[in-house]
Amino acid sequence: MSLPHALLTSLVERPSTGAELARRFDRSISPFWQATHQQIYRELARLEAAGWVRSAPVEDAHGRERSYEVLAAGRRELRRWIGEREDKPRAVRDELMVRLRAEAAVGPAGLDAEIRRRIEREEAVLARYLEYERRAFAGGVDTRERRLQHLVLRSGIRTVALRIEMAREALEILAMAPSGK
Amino acid sequence: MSLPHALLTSLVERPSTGAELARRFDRSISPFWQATHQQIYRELARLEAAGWVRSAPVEDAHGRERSYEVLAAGRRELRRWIGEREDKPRAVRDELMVRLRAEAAVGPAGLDAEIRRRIEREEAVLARYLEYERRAFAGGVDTRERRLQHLVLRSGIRTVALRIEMAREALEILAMAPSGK
DNA sequence: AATGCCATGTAACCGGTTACATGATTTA
DNA sequence: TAAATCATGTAACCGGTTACATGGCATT
Repeated sequence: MSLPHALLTSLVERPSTGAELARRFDRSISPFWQATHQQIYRELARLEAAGWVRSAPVEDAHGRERSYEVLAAGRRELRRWIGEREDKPRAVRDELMVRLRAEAAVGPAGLDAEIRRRIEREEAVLARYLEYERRAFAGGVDTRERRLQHLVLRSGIRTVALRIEMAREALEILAMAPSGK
Repeated sequence: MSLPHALLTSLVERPSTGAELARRFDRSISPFWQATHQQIYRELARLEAAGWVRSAPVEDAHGRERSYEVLAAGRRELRRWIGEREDKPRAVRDELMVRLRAEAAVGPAGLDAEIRRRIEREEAVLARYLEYERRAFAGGVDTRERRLQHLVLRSGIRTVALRIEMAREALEILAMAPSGK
């Protein structure tokens, strides 16, 4: 249940409206957490009900925009959660790997086209992450805070790169004749 | 929605009871898909209702054991699914990364203990995967089928190893003085 | 006979997803 | 002024998780 705390983190970094949060979310934690705008609005309402954030209409606003900021209780909650024991870490899931095993069991079934699409998609993601890295960490990484942020981004980069590498190997194997050695 | 097809794959490899499936699931696809016994029983009932598998009481059974086997329609469905276009691939999620960013935002909050627990857990998983690999692929990997199975396992190994490596780097950074460079 | 284990199952819940609505601003 | 866009929101659904139940077998 990381979404509320991911939102608190984003709001600690800078108070924002829901829509702005959705956009910033995408640029910071997106390699490892995601949320649709519906989730974000629902969760912001809960955070406010819990007394962890408070909202106010944006002054010279265009529409119904509301800006949220973290309260002291929210900061306390965030710090508490960071140190909390995670009993059952979320399991890794990757549908492509399930398909590869299925293909192994029943023989060639046109999986290669899907893998090529995946490689294209993941390469686009990788390029985006590398661009983030270039823009945000070009001048070096000097503080503890920046090192942590950089580590998260580098983890995302390494993870995507690994997925691409494995997909390429899968393509090579799939190209083999079904009963060939 | 990979669970039904992961089950079909397992059942194609060998007809089984629900409980045996749950155990074998754990040994084959566990790096990339998981299911509790409740999910498995629920899904088996659906597969049977769809006409993809059929079940019969186990002959000399101890209790209520039922054995499931894949029907021709189930095989067709599995092959269809393998080649199917995956529109929105499941996003990667990793709560530890969210915590690292939170820690970056609000300062030290005891995250290192949690990371050490994670490293221990992941190393146990890695050891298990390596043992699978030693037992199942020691004699070489000669056929296309075995190469695919091996690739899936190696992907699991590489993924876990990467997670351990990133966790170790995180520990090093967390050990820095909060405002130090 | 009592206890524990195992296979099978039911029920409730929850986070995440998808489809759709509404009122306002901006653009053509 | 009509059309497109944007921020905010409601509602339904679904896969996965958790808690609990039941009845048979094995062990003591």
